[in-house]
Order: sequence, then C-alpha cells, then structure tokens
Amino acid sequence: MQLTERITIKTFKKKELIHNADTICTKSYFIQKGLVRTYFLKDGKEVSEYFCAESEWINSPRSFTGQKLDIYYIDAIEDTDVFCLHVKDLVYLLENFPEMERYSRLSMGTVLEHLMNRITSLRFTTAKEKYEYFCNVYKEIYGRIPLGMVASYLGITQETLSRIRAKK
Amino acid sequence: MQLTERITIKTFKKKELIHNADTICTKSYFIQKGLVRTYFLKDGKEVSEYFCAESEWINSPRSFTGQKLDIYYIDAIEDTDVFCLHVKDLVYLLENFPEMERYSRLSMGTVLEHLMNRITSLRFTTAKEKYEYFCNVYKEIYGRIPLGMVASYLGITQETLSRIRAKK
DNA sequence: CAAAAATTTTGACTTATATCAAAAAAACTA
DNA sequence: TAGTTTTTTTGATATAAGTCAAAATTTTTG
Repeated sequence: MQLTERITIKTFKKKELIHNADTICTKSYFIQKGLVRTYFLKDGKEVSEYFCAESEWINSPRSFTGQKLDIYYIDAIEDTDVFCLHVKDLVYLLENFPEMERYSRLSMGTVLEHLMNRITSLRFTTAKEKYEYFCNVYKEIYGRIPLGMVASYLGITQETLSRIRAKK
Repeated sequence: MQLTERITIKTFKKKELIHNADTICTKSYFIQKGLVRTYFLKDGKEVSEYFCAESEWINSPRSFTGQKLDIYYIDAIEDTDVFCLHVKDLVYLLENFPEMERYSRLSMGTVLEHLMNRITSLRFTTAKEKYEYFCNVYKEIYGRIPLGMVASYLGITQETLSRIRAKK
C-alpha cells in the first residue's frame, strides 16, 4: 500500500465546516497550512475545545476512534489546506505495521499529558493565569485566534478576557 | 512467562504511602481491596488528583510511563491490599503479546475520554454541579473519601463544599 | 472511656468573575 | 470607500465562591 495514494488534499475557506457533528468523523486531517478548531454547542453558543495549526493532526476524537456520533464540529479559522487520511486506511496501517500501533499509543500519551496539564490549569488558576498559560501553550498561534474563541476555550467570558488583556 | 509469578502482593495501612514522589514509579498497582488516591503538593498543601478503588489499576502516570520523576504521591485512604506489576514485566508483555499493545492503546482511550469529561465539567459548572458530577462518577466510593480531599480534587474549598452538602 | 487530634460546619466579610447593556473599533463586502 | 456586520472594549451591578476565624463534630489513640 502506498500511503501517499490514500491521502487526499482538500482546501477550506475561513469559517467553512471541515467536520459536521451530525455525521460520523471518518477522516483525520493533517494541517498543511492554516488554522482550525474543534467546537461544540452549549445553550446555542459555540464553545471552542481545541485549536490546531500547521503540521498537526485533527479529528473529532471520540467520533473518529469509535466511529460513532459525537458533539464536536471542526471549522477553519483561516483559509486552510489539509491532507485527509481515511479511518479505513489508518486501520489498515495499524493492522499491518506493528510500529504504527506503538506510535499511536505513544502519541496518545502526549495528548494525555496535555489534558492533565489543562486540568491543573483549570482547577487552580485565576482567569489571568489561565490566559497566560494559554499564551504559553499556543504561543505560535494565539494572535491568530479571535478573542471570543479563546475565552470559551478557557471557560471565562469574553469581557473578562478583554479586561485582562487591557492590563498589559 | 507466568504472569502470576511476576505479581507480588502488598498491604498498606490507612495513610501509608504507596508511592513517594521522590522516587521513580516502577510499579503499577491493582487494588484488590481498599481505596487509594494520587495527590501532589501545592503551596505545602495536598491536592488530590485521582481516586481508585477495588479492581482498578493505579500508578503515577508520567513517572511510570516515562520512568522519570513526577510530582505525584500515592497513599492509602483505607487499609488496602494490592497486586504489584513491575514496569519490566509490563514491558515484557507489551513486547511479546501484540494484543497487549492494543489493549493498552484502547484503555488509554478510556482514560482520555474521562479526562475530556472532567475538563468540560471544570470549565462550565458551578461548585454545586461539580460536586454532583463527582458523586456521579465516583458514586461507589464518594462516601468513603474525606471531604477535604474531594474539595481539592474539584478545585473548590472545603468550606464551599461543606455548604453545598448542607443544602441536601 | 477520656483526652487529643483530625475533620467538618458555621459565620462574617472580601473579591474575582459573571451578567447585561451599550459604545467603540475592526473587518468585511457591495 | 461607505455602509453593514462582526468583534472587542468599557461601564455598572450582581453573585458565586474564597478567606479567615472559631465552634462543633467525629475519629483516633493511650
């Protein structure tokens, strides 16, 4: 199997949906250029869950892994070019290349560590510290993300975030 | 290799340390009877990170996986009996039984899901809702955990938690 | 079982952040 | 580039939760 043959290229315009929560996520996207986020709806409002930029993989984790529906949408914050890998092809890789299984397990470890840090940040920090933590983790891209999206990611209001930023 | 030969049994008294943060975590513990928690120190105070009861595995995740130091201690909340699996023996299993690699990857998926839910809970809920979420997730054991530990797990103060509980 | 230690509750007060509303600024678009 | 839409900032007020202190209760231990 030629991996490159299985990979397709797509482009999305700013604000365009890459994945819709009313479908099962069958593809994982490698961002070649641009910026995307996952979000879900809470009380009719969009809550940002995660941001990804160049050279990162993104999908709707539980939907992609379990091939079931989940709440997350993925959209483009900027015009974005991606490579798409279909879940079937990933499964093929996992089944035929043992080192893929290991790679997959290890990269989950990285994600796990990221989530643990985020939990600590959410539990014990003020809004200001949350913002600083965010700038640190997403330092390459935080200037490219609209304020309201950052606020909902951090679980604080847009107004509070605006005030924090004003004091710098 | 006989797995049972590699497993040792240990017992810990209430409040006894199972794992000390100043050592590398070389064992994973399967709780046969009892209740344990991981915690770390913040400003000299213990902050509970995680609770585990009967039939669950516990270790200091980053320390065990990466064989490096990490901040977490593990202690017994009640008198506890455990089975110990040494990291060497786990590595042996992972290397010799491909299905172990898969099992490991899949159970990480479960942990990941748990962490995602916890993040959502931390971001958007009041102290009361956090407590209710906790009672739900830990319904088997929440009565056995001292209030102060629950509060630090939730990232709220003991006084607030006490007041919430009073209103029931 | 009594004394000591640890844990939980209650009270008074403070503070960080949310909420609601409107103005200002920036980004699109016809 | 003027007008419209979206995003960000600012202001006034409300509220959930924190802090500090002490009392009450529960658990442990000699």
